[in-house]
Amino acid sequence: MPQKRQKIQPLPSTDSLREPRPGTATNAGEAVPGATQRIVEAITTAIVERRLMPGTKLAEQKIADIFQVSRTLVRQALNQLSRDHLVTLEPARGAFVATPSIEEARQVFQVRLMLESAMLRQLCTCITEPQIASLRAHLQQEREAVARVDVPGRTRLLADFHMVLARMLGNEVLADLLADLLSRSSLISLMYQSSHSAQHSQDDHVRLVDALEKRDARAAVRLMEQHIASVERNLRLDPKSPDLADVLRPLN
Amino acid sequence: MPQKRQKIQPLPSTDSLREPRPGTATNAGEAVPGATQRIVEAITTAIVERRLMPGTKLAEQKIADIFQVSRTLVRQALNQLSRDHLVTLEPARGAFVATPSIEEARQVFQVRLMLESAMLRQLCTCITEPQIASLRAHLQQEREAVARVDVPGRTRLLADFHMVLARMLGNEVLADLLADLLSRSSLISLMYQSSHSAQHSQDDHVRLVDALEKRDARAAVRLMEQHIASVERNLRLDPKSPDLADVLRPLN
DNA sequence: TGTGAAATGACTGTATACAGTCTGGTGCAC
DNA sequence: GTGCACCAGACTGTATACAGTCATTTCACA
Repeated sequence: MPQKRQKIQPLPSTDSLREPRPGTATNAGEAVPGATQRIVEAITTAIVERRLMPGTKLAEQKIADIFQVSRTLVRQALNQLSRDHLVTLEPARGAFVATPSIEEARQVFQVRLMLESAMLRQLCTCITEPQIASLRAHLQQEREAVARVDVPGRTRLLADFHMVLARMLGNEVLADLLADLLSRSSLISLMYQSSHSAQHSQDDHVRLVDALEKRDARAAVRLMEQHIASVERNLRLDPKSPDLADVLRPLN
Repeated sequence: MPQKRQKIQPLPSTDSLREPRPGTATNAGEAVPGATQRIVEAITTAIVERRLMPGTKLAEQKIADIFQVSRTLVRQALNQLSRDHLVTLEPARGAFVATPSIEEARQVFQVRLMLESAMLRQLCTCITEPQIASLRAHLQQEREAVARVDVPGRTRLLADFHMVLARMLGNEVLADLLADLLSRSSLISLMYQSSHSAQHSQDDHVRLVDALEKRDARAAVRLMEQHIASVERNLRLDPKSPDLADVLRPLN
């Protein structure tokens, strides 16, 4: 095995990228993800957990050194990430963590509202008791994460709530689309320093499940509208961060 | 310029891929698309215009020879196309034109219905007179294409109608999502030999614009539901083609 | 003659090499 | 002292080389 294990020096800005378990041999528990997919997931979680700030440059060779692979696989990963709208590729300049504009943010939330409203209307007609029970279980997990101030955990769980709803329709296409929109929403929230409290979101989710249990489509849709509108409204309150981020971008 | 112009022999199954204008030097009219994007567009149109049938193998080297580039760019293009769900990548086997299942088709149409219904409701509240006029102009183009039995043209125009609606909301995110769903719909329609007549679709579009002009959201949504349901219904009538395509796949 | 296993050919997966482009710095001219 | 041009370094874009895998064919043996 001729893997030359060259030392990994502390990188200035992208050192938050690191293999989850570089020691355990070929994590046998899961299906082998392939090197490219591993890089995609590492960068995705790094962005969503705000260890990589918007505008950060993602140099191919540095990432290749970190993951001990060639630039080829890194390029594939960055291409995938650009399709997910998490990084932007500037020709002959490189890859950067995406800095979604306020306009783009507005559009993402508008589409989410369209999709999730329709989703709820449909769910009200076909949701089963066991499904509601599993939603309640998810709400309990959210509550615990909020209580113990587990920021990455609660962020993931609050987004997963929407994914759980989507998957209940058994529509994989819908789930994929929503997953894309949700990761973009995460990036937007962290970029604009959302003042929307996790507790508030959690309360919204509880009320939403209540409406679903009563099969009250009108109420459910109205709650979702208020939920998303509230998240969106709390973004615009501080339009200083985006400019600040833009100004800081060339520094990295 | 050491470009060795090796002869392009008639390929057995992928000869429908050919550069649009290999003679004209660097089409100066448009912005340079980049080699990868050119390949993506060529394959996309070849699939949508049903010159490449579902299940066809897309060998990297053959495509590279056709476009006079290296496999690197072809691989990038195939990766993009797989993200568009137009080709499927089987590990260590190669790329094939996608063969969407009936279940996937059902899901695509369901999501389209969700998105386009919400779209219409919104449009009824904000559409302007000039926009309705441009819709009428588009309908006229459709009518002419149907009349002259211009199959590729009418297919494109009938799909573009939905894109025109999406773009009228000024929401680029929505437009991108719908573009993906529409190209998948095209693939589905040709794969299952849709018996849905172009004339029927065209009539539906006319009625839809009428409802939009009257700002009648209920009618518009109902028409869209009927339109998509009718397209979907006509697919299931002949569930023999998919099996046939599956059987033929190993032959190519 | 039919079945199975090994070999061969073609193709994909990954790494590396080379060319082109952008960025940052230095020095000269004004 | 300021501004512009030129140069060096680093990085991205593309091509090519090599290794690994899959499919097919052929040959041996029952």
